[in-house]
Amino acid sequence: MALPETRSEQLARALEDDICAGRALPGMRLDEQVLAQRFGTSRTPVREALKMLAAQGFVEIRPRQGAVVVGLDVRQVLELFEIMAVLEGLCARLAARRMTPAERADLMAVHAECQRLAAAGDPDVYYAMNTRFHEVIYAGSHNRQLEEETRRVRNRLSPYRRNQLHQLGRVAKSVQEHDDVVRALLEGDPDRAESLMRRHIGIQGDSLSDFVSNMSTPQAVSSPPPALAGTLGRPTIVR
Amino acid sequence: MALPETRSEQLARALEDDICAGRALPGMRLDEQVLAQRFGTSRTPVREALKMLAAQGFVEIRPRQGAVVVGLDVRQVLELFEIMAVLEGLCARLAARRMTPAERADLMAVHAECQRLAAAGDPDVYYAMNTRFHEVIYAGSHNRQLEEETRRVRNRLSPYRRNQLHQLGRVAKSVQEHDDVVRALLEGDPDRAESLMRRHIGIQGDSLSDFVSNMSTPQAVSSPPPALAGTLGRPTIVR
DNA sequence: ATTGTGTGTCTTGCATGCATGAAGATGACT
DNA sequence: AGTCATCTTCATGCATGCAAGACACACAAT
Repeated sequence: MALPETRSEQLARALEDDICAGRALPGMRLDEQVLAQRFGTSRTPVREALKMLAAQGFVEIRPRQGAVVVGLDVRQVLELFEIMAVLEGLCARLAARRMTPAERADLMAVHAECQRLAAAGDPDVYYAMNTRFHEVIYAGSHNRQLEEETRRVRNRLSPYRRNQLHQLGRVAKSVQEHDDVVRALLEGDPDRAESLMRRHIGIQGDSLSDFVSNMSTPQAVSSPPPALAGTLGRPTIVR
Repeated sequence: MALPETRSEQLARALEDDICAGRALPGMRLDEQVLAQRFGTSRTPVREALKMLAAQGFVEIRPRQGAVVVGLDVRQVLELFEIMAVLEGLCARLAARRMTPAERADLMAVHAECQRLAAAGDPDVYYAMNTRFHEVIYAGSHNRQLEEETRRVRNRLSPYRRNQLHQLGRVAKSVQEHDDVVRALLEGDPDRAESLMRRHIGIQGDSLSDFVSNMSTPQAVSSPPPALAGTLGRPTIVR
């Protein structure tokens, strides 16, 4: 019984995915007509999708000026990380008390995979498994609203996290921090799980300056890669 | 230079306000045509507004079946309270370190007003000032994203909080907890401010069962007040 | 060279039209 | 009476049409 999905929802998901995956860079113009053609619909569902994304903070619609992928400056990214840290921290806290045995087993399995891939050394492959690791903990919170909320913030940040793991030694550190979190979770220690997770997500001390200096911009400064210019929309200068 | 606001944005704000203020009860049907007439527009901006509200979790759009104000069950409300507690906690933590002298003065002033109104005894009047108290702390976090996010969760919960303060002794307890938070904030103690705020928002122990037993329903069970039935949309049974 | 003005073009915002599918009503049958 | 099937009605989802506002370019003036 495939629940029916309207075009506007499909478009919203597709566009959100483009943004999260970095195919649509911050600052990129999202032209209604172009998108309509690309997806083979009229402008109406495109507009509705853009409105939804705007309501969630993924795009910005300036009246009469069209929609652009939201570009976050350093400050805003750090603000979102502060939020992310407490949300993931809460996930961990709740998960420590609520995960079922099956979920705990799952967590251990995914964690083991993370360790394996970390040793293998490809940051991008690790990135995917890292995401799954966190997802397991979201689910372990047994709090759907929290799960959705956390994922939404995570998605909003994703364009800016892409390269985080490419930093030297970052993967190793990440997996070590996971290990500590897992231990606290399996021991059922909510306080420690929360505080370790907050530290894992939070950007402090050296990590902060590292992150800031590395982040600069996926911000499509003047024009995005030509390959995408035609497919997603017409690029414009970010003001 | 009044920034131009599109009809769909106006409608979205108006509808969100109706929901938060309890004029549109959970489960109430939001008929596009009725709303269009009520606001003197065509269905298009109404639809766009509904999509935005749906993206933020205020309404639910079932394909081909129209939009209804989201009705949260007890479980979902508790889930949101868990989120609310950490978000407000973070606000308090950050505010403890970041509030300017002017903001601190503001906080004290509002708190004093709260104390005065609490003594006066009208829960509804206190409710308004209580909201302002929390808003001051949101702003004090100096984190815009957090401010917005927290406000959004608060708004989603507002239909269910309306009567919380009507509970005997609840106002007095609330203002006392505020007092503790204010002290921690003014002393610049982030840890204490956060944990006190979390406890203030969180529903634990007796408060939990009190809340649950009192909450039961804004859920528009069968039909909302007739006065509103015509103005907001046609009521239907919640399935 | 830079700034201001006018015009043309184009996109957005909203209104309207139409087909699809859902809810409700009617009626037949058990 | 109760249950099921068909039909009617109507709201939604999407396409299209049109006016208003924004951008870009050209040109004039300082």
